[in-house]
Formats: sequence, C-alpha cells, structure tokens
Amino acid sequence: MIVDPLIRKLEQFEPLSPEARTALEAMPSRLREYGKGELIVEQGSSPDESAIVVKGCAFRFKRLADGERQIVALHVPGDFVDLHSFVLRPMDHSVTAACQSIIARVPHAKIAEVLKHHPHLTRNLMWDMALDAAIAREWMAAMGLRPAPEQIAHLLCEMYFRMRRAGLVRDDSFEFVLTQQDIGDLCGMSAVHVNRSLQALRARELIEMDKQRVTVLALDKLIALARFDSAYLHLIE
Amino acid sequence: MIVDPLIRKLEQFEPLSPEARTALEAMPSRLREYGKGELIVEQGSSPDESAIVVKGCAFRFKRLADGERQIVALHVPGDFVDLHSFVLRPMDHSVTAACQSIIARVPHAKIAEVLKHHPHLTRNLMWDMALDAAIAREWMAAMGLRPAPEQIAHLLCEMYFRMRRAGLVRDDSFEFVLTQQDIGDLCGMSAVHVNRSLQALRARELIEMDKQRVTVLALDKLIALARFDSAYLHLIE
DNA sequence: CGTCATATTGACTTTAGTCAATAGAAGTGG
DNA sequence: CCACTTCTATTGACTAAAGTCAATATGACG
Repeated sequence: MIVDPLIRKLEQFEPLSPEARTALEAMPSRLREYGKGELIVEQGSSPDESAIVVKGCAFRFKRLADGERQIVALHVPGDFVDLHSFVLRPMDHSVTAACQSIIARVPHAKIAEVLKHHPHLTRNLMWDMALDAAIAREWMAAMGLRPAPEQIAHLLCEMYFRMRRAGLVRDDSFEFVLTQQDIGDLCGMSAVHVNRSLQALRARELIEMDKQRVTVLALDKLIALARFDSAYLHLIE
Repeated sequence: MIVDPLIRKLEQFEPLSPEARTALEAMPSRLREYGKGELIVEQGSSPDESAIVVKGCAFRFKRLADGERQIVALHVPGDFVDLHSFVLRPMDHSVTAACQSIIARVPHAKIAEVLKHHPHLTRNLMWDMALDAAIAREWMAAMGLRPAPEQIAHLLCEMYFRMRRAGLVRDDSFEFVLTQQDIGDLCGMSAVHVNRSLQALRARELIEMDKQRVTVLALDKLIALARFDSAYLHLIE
C-alpha cells in the first residue's frame, strides 16, 4: 500500500487498531509525480490538503526577499510533509521535490473525518508533528554548536537512520540527492565550504559519495565525530 | 485566572466554547515558583505533566556532553512550554527558568481527559504545537541566513511581538532577562560577539537596554534590519 | 557536440571565536 | 552599611573559521 511506510512510522509511537489502519490506507486521494525542484506547496498559500512522500525526497524551505534560502526540513518516504498545515495556515515556507518524487495528497477534510471516527489516531499524528519539531531542534543544535564538518556529519547520520527506518539503506549506503548548494542552504554555510567539509569527511574515510548516493564507511566514527545521539529520532529497533 | 493568557493565545486560532474554556481553567493542578536558572524539566526524563508559564520567562535547551548548550525555545507568559511531552518522551532537551518565574503544571492524564470531553480543543492544542515548530523554523532561518547583528535584531523583534501578545509591552519596552551568554547560546555565537553586535544596535539607536529591560527606539528600522516578517507568529490584531 | 548544472580549486576578505584583562552590578553575610 | 564574592558586561589583541569571487573541471543530458 501507498501509505505503508507512513503507518510503519506512526506505529513507532503506538500500534494502530486494524480499523484505524484501514482508514489511513483509504485516506490519500491524489497521487502525483513531481520533477526535481518542482514546487509542491508554496510559501504564503493556504493549502486544504497535506502531502505524504511516497517515493523520492522532498524538502521544505524559507526564502527571504533577496532570494536567500534556508532549508528547514528534509523528508523521506513515509513522512507526512506538511501535516501542520492542517491547523497552521498560511504556510510559512515552501515544499519542493529534491528529485523525481511521488507525492500523495490528503485533503484536510479527509483527515478531520478520519480523526473523528478514530480519535485515538490523533495522538499518533500529534506524535508525528512533535517528532518533526524535535528534528528541527536538533538541527538548531547542529547549526549552533557544531563546526561545519561535524554539522554535515550529523546530517548524514540523521539521514542514515531515517532512511533505515524507511527501509532504504542497503550495505550502509543510501540515496542522497541534495546538491552541495542544497546542503549549504540547509546547514547555513556556503557551497564552497560544504565542498571542503565533505572532502575532509572523505579524506578521513568516514564516507564515500558517488552520484546521488552516500556510503557510510565507518558509522561509529561518523557518529563520534558528529556527536550524534539518535534518541531524538525516537527509533524503535 | 491563571490560564487566561494561554486561553487568549489559543483563541487566536479558533474561539473556544465556554465549556472548553471552563475545562481549561480547571486544568492546572500545581503552581510553583522557580528561581533563576532552576531546572523545570530535565533532558532525558519522561514527565507525566506539561508546564505553562504563568509569570516570568522559561527557556528550553539542549546540552552536549562537553557542556555546550543550545537554547531551542523561549517562552513568555501564556506559553505551553512542553506540550509535546504529552506525546513525545523522553525529553530531548531541558527546561529552565530564565528568571524568577511562576509555572503551572498540568498532568498529561488531565489533558487527555479534557480532550476526551472537548475533542475540538485538540485542534487548538495542535495549533499551539505547530506554532512552536514554526518559531523553531524561523530561528533556523535566522541562524543560517542572517549575520550576527541582524539575527539578534530578529530575536528582539520576535520577543517584542510575543510579549505584546501576552500584554507585556509598555511604551515599546519589555522585560528581557537573558544574559549576553544566554543570547549567544540561543543564536549560536560567542558572548563576546553578542556584546559587540548589541553595541552596534545601540549605536544605531535602534534599541536601548537597561537592567533586564529592552526598549525599542525604532521598531520599523529594527524590523527592516532584521528582515523580520511577523507572519510566522500568527498574530491577530 | 554543446549546454547546463554541479563540483572543485586557489587567492583573498570578512566574520566570528578565543583568551585575557578590566569594569560594573548584584547579592550575601557580617 | 560595608567587605566580599560572583555574575555580567566590556575591551583589546590575536587566531581561526567561513565567505566571496573567479576560474576551471567534470559530468549528465538532449
């Protein structure tokens, strides 16, 4: 099913009743493919539906008047991208596809209806929103506390574990489609500095990057360098 | 009433029914005073209650093993500090009082009970959680996109509007209890750099700082410098 | 084959951090 | 009230990190 990864993620909080699961599976109403860089939701708009990543990768970003861009979230398959727009509108940021991606759209009215019949599901969705916020806090700590190479290492650790939760890590290797410019806009540093920091990580033989793929050569060392503690991701192993 | 500022804030999303308002008013069960720097909730713990700022100021922070600290949220009277702990535990950060403060505690069981009888209130609380996340995203953009003086100016703009929502701005002046070290831990910069950036803001006659108080001398210029757009605070005037 | 996006490199500038000393302010106990 | 300690703020000199600009690969792709 389309929403299987989402259900698997939500159940990391609390198992869903079979009825709730069925209701979730019946929820998405539109499925669409987006090309790399294509806008999914625009800053300032007030969408009446929320998006789920089915395949590929999406990110959310804020843009200032002069064109500068800050990426504020990154989403892998199974993530409810803009669940918050269910209650908080207009959007304070845009959503775009980081690569060719498949996105499912769920009307807010449909969410409201499902929650009405399965009130307990509300807690699972609140958990998902809270998890999103926890990741944002961790990013703040990464930006404020860690020098550039550590910060990038931290990002790679996070994506390693999130992709693994989505079942998308094979042989310590996963798809990573952000350009160095994207990484810079995410970490708050210039693309040139990203380039040099990545070179440092490769020189230490912590990672390999080829095409749109990252291979983690020494997870323990990468975690130590990044001072990464996966607790904030609330993974269940 | 103790929770009046909270109710006033929640109603910026959607008016509450008189019954829901009554239920909220009856909710807090413990009221306690905390001294400056006193821990309210500790990182790693799994509290069974959430805190509301009644008077004073609280902030949330993450600490790394080597003692470095990142402040990830700042709370004024009427804020539900750690509502997310209702669904997301253990805590990925600590909460502390920034000055002598009064905090109300609400057991999660009580929240669950109120939501059961007033399911519509759930949306107001989700809105509050989403707003908290929106502020976190804006902070990311402040950290990643703005040079130090602009970033601090942005923080002061935000606190100006949030304090005003709480009814705590008089003559463009409000209580601001963070030390320069605190501001540094919030913005991801050294205290020395905070000091010099604040001097720049004062030299331009944008603000005045005296004791634990900030006076905004030229709000429009401060907003322009900070490239501040209050939309993310979802204020209703 | 040429175009465009992305990655890489070097030289140089700017911003911010560090260290250390000093000055003020606030609180404490006698 | 004063002497004392302890934060907090301020300053200067120096270092380190990161940004900017510009040129040059490299690679994907029509």
